[in-house]
Amino acid sequence: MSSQYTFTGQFTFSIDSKNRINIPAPLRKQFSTKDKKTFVVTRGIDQCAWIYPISEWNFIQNELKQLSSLSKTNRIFLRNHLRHANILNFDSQGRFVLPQSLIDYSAIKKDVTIIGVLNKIEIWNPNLLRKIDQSDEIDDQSYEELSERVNI
Amino acid sequence: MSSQYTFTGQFTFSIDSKNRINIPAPLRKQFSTKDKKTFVVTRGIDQCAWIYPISEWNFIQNELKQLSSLSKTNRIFLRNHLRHANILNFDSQGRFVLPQSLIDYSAIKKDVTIIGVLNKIEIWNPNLLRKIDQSDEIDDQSYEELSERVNI
DNA sequence: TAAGATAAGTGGTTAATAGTGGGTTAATTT
DNA sequence: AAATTAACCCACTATTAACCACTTATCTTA
Repeated sequence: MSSQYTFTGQFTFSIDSKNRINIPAPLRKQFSTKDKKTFVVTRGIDQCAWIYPISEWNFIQNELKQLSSLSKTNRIFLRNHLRHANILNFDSQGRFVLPQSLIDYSAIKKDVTIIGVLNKIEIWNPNLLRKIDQSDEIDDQSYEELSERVNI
Repeated sequence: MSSQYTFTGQFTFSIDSKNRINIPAPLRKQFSTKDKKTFVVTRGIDQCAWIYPISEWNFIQNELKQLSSLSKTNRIFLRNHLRHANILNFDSQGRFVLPQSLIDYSAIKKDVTIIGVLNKIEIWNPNLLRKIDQSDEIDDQSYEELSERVNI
């Protein structure tokens, strides 16, 4: 079953002295009544933070629950993906405080770029995103492979 | 049936002169009314201590009962996993005393890192966890295998 | 198009909670 | 009975989360 969320767009906001970040209204409005104000922030695979609405996260979690901790690979994988996951709520203004560990990981200073990527939201240091933008080209071969799976 | 528990996140606390450790509030809040304040601490497979809410532990115990003691592997496995299991309660402040044998096994000194891993909580010596973090890389082959089972 | 109204983004203050330390009594153990 | 351990209580401090307030932007409607 695919996600109900379709986050898109890019926004540049600032993080305040109390490490609070505002979720852009167009993204915030998508949060379903079920998910209300609850979501999970965690490490992205790239150098950014990922935000999943709680129902999206629960879906991922159910898959992780199938993995037995008797396997070493599973243990490492589970540990490293779960320990950076923080369950949070945003306040009455629509903000949340980004945990210090994720600020460090994402090298966030004063400004943040917030982008919607379908079922998740990414929080970036604007400079890092710009750098990635230039270096992370997709080669022709990879585009060919993608073309067999996605029709746009 | 899968677990009701979804422990996540990482916290750094200290162990006091009476060997008491505080369970972080976000994790403690998840304990169901059924489990109240009762849980099991035991040896982790890695060099840490594992905490299971009592209902989780009972579930695991039922699985262990399926293993025949005619198999040598089973005998060793059962013995090592059961003899270090302590049934404990946390006090009115939400703390518990970590048994000396587990302090030794986990090489815990002053500080502890507590992490949520779905149905269990892990207690680590912060330095050991950091070391594991760097050395326990998951190789590409294992990632490929995981990707067929988990979609994140 | 101008003015009012509504919503969005930002900043700070206060009140509640969480983490830590220690002491006292009750329960076990030897 | 003494000693050790476990449960309970009280207290201090720092952090966090809830609350209030202001400014800027966007939308609506005359």
